[in-house]
Amino acid sequence: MKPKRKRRDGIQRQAQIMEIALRLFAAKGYHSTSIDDIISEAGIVKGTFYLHFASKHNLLESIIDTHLKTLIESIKLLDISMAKPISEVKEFYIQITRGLMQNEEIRLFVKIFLRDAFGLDHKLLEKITTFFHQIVIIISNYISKAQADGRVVKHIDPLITSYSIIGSVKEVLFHWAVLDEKLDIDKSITTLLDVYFAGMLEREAE
Amino acid sequence: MKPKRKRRDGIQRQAQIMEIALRLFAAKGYHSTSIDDIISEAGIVKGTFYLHFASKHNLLESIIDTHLKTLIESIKLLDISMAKPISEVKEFYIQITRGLMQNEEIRLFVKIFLRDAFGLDHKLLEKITTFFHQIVIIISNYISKAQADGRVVKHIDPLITSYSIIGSVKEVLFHWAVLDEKLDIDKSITTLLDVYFAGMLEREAE
Amino acid sequence: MKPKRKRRDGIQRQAQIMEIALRLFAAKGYHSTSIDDIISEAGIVKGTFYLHFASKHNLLESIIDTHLKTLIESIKLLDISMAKPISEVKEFYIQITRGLMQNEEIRLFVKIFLRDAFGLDHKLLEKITTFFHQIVIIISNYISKAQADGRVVKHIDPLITSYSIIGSVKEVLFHWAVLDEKLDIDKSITTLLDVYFAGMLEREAE
Amino acid sequence: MKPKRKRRDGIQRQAQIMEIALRLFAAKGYHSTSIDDIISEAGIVKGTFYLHFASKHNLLESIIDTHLKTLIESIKLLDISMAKPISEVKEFYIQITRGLMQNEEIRLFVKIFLRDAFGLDHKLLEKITTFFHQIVIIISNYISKAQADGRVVKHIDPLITSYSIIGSVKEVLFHWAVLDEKLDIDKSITTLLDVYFAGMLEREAE
DNA sequence: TATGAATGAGAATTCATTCAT
DNA sequence: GATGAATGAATTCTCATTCAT
Repeated sequence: MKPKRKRRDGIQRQAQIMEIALRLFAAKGYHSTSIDDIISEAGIVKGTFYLHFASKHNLLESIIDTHLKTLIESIKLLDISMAKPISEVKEFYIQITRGLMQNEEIRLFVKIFLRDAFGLDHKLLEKITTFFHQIVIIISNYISKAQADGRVVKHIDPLITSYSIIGSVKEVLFHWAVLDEKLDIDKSITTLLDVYFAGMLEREAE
Repeated sequence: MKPKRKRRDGIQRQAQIMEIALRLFAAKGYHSTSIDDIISEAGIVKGTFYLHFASKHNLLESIIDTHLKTLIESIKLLDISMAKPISEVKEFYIQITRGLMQNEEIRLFVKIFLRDAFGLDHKLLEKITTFFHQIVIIISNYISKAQADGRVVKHIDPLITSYSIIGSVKEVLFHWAVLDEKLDIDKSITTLLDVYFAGMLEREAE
Repeated sequence: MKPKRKRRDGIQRQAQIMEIALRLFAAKGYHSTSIDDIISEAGIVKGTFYLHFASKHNLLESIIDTHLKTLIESIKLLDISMAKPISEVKEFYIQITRGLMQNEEIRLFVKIFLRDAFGLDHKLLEKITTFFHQIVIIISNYISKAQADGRVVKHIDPLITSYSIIGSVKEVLFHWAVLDEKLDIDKSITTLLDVYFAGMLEREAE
Repeated sequence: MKPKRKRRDGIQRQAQIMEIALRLFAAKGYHSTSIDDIISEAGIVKGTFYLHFASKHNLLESIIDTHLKTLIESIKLLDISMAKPISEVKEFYIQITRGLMQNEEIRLFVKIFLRDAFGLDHKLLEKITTFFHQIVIIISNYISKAQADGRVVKHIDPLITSYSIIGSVKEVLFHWAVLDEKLDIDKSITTLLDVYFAGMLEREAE
């Protein structure tokens, strides 16, 4: 008796494979996850995999493209928020962060991409670098504008400051997504905003 | 005529292999660098490699151990500096950073370790995590103490702030070591210190 | 023009590889037979081999499992025969021995396992030891029972006698399977049975 | 400071290496023991090893030659004993067996040679086969002579009977040397002699 | 769409042996 | 006699990809 062929809609199967691969890449890393791992989890065979994806690399690319889109949507919100007063901004960040972090797939994706991104080829590295660069530009522009408006001190370099902010966020995400530590979102965002906006030093008595 | 055997002192050869591997790992990543790549660069054969290192992984470990030692020395200086006034600290950081960054091997090592570290096994990941954790603890303790002394505002969380600082530094290093961007050390350090100590916001007129 | 892919049913190929390996292991020993030897004989490439067997060791295990099963079937017959009168037993042994010995694969298998068995790992050694132990137990029980019935002299140790019998059989098999000497089955079995049952000594005149 | 060279008399060193190799071969098998294992145990380096033995194989050969000589001496005693009455023979066997078995090196050698002998090359296999063949011939001749004298029944085949005896002895030795089981020498020899001489069957009442 | 046997180019590792010092 | 760095062929195993059915 031949094994039954489980026919599925192409898109459905593709989504299924991507979801499984996302989990496996996050758990073991891209290099340590083999096609065999993926197909055996998916209950399909080699041939079927290559029916849907041209290569393992192409699968990763698809995953990155898909989830990067979600994140890029979030950045747009970020951009809009920049005009608002600080107290509102804080609340706003907490809301969207909470939204993203409830999404398990996002966590897995962040994990892959903080973990494996840089062992990968130039093309993918560029996609990710570009994504972060967009954020850096948004932040940097905001800082420059705020400097012009006199709301932000003029002697700090907007670009370096932006990198610094991105780095801080990545690090906190890293502890959450990769090292699986608990993350107190409210406290984390509050602390980062407080430090960046007001600094650590006690104001001297006037 | 066969090429002669090039005899060397064992330690010398070991150092040579490590140096070549450091360069290759930094350039192509650990996984994408084969033993063949290393030995052909070193002008030796497989057997010679395994005479000096038990495995590819052991080679990486040796590299990490060696360079981590240098970095750990730098942390100790960091710890000492914590007691000094800010203006001196700034100058001090600029000095040791400049020292480290003139060392090409350090740059390559930082590259490997910001790039590949997390695709690696538990043992190595732990070594690196431990290293960063030491720094986090130093900074965190410093912040706590400064809060007790009334020099630093009490409402920020020392640990999250420390992660933030580490993240900022990593990110700047990442642009320097991995993305090969130029790094203006003075400006970078000054900016980071200014932002962290005084914040971005313009003090309202008193 | 590349040679075509010779597609086969998985089970067929597996059987083919096992049969070739059996021959090669018997001829050169397990350690001296390389995967390359096997695949070049089979007309396949490395990958194909590992498609069917997880490792060289796993291949050996499969071979041992398969043939041990045949031998274990024979033991069961042995057990049944124990109740019969000696003259019938003799005829019976000759029949099943003749059956086994006409099977070339059995000869090769016996060769491997008298030759290589003890250079192997614990797991396999145990399988084989267990097999022989089963026989020893059957024989030993038989002797004990016969002693109780007064058919066998009481002063001989059943276990040592069983080992002795097994050893005799192994030695004869060794000359047949490993040293490729001709074996006169009738004469061998008759001699062994006569010696063990009646001993070598001439009965003194009564 | 150079490591000191431990000079030794050539013969002494050779004996030391052989003794260590004997132990290692017995413990792990010939194939699984590397030159490195041997030299690190002996506290010498590669070059020194090859100063004393032309190859790993040659080392094994030397070991076999040396110990086979001891065993061959024992066979000669065996030959002489054949003329004596059975009761004396039994005592005699027990004495020489006890002597051999108190010698740890003999046990290790027996282990190697029951375990590895047949995975080896033709030349060594032949040496060992020849050794056993000598014993077989001695026994076989003795049986023939005893048959002519009317002391042994005429219908058993002397050669097959000799193989049977050798096999029994090997098997008992195997349990002692390879499987490390305790061996009750008196009981073993007594049982074997009783079985072979008088058989297992109870004499029917006359 | 689906199957799964077959491919083949590596990859890491082992180890007996050689030889310059 | 002694050292130990160097050799290099051999060996096992991996895995992304292809293709006949």
